[in-house]
Amino acid sequence: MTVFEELKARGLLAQLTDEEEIKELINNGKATFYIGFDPTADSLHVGHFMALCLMKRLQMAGNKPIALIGGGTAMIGDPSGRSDMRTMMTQETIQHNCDCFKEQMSKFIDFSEGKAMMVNNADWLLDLNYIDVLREVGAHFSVNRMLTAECYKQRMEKGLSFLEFNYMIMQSYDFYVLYQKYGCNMQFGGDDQWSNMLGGTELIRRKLGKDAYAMTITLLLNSEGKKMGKTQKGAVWLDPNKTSPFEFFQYWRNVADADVLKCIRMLTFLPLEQIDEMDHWEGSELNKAKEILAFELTKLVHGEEEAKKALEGAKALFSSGNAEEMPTVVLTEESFTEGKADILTLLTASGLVNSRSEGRRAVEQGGVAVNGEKVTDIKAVFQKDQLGGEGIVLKRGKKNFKKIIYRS
RNA sequence: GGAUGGAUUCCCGAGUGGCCAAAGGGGACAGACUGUAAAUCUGCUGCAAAUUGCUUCGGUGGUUCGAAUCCACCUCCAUCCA
Repeated sequence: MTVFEELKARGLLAQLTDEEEIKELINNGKATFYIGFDPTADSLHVGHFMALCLMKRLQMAGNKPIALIGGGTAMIGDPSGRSDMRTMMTQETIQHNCDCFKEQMSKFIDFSEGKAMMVNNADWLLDLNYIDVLREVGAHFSVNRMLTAECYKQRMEKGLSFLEFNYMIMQSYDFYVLYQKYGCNMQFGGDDQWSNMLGGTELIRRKLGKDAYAMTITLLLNSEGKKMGKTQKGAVWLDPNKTSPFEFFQYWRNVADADVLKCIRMLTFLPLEQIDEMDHWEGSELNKAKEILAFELTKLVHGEEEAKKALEGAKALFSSGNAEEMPTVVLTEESFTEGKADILTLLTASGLVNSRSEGRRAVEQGGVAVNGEKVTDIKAVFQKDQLGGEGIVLKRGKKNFKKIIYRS
């Protein structure tokens, strides 16, 4: 099976400028392609992960990837698909984020000599001269056409600043620069990037009379049409300090039935035959598929050892309510008054609730348990020595567990 | 620069002097049912020493016994005109 067929079978391909030509190039390892990552946070997330996997797949087929970090474009902020302007980031923050991105990416992609490259568009965007850009690049863009682009649709109602309007032009310019510098003839990206990417192919055609290609990967949406990899608390990060391997595992363990197979297909490297097999699974059997999904992904992102720990931990926790591997909170003297701490203090100190009021509600609604026993009294008190040794397992709701230990 | 409309809690959105911690919906959270899923039903959704107290309706000042609500100035946003 060729790379192209595989990508297609996994449902990764969304839009392509020229299917035949792209197929030809990537199947024969003749593509030098780039994917841009704007450093808008200090860690990569699931969306980036898909792009990195695509890079990896194509690299394995002999193509040469360029990972572009958007140190320059992050100064502008991509308005695509957003209803509000992004908060502007300081140069220091962007630089910090760039460094974090670099480090994380190196874990997934082999950047050794000749295999792949990493560049930062700050290197050429920051020193541009305004008038030159307007004459050289701006002259090739039609405002009328840009305004009809899908990515600005949402912003036509709420307003679009001139700053953000220029994002497409900067991204197009990136492609143009990479084409000339490194012979980069393709750009890949998320489907929300389509208009921005077309800007680049067009600029190259107009300026150089050459063909370049663009291809987008399907955005990972759940059955409700929302982007996956987002929780109430924010994104699911790849950085273990921001999203622990256990939390990461649990996120995928809990996806909806309707989404499991799609996720396995798009995100894991499991052979397609094996996935097709699972496609017939129904009902509670799908639970097994979720476990596979969660394990495979945790393995890819955090390594096999962490994945095993998360799997074992989750199994133990959900069957017996106890486990070795569990997020643990160590309490200090401050949490106690006269050697005692009440249930609300334990809940807030463990981070299971955000305020004592919230904790009170949780207890009143029967959502709190200690060592498997429901706590119904908001005044329940625990002695220091109850929390020594193994400590206690505090549970809020069905899926939130913390081990609480006191150490003097 | 001018005219008009607007800013309310996580989001949408009602409220135009006391009955307002603020209707309704969405989301989130918790309970029941389940399979760590979905759907459904119920509860809940500012903070706290909790039948009470405190802080909140873009910002600052003012009027008033009392302001999300009235007045002044300011900031930001949208639409139309230039």
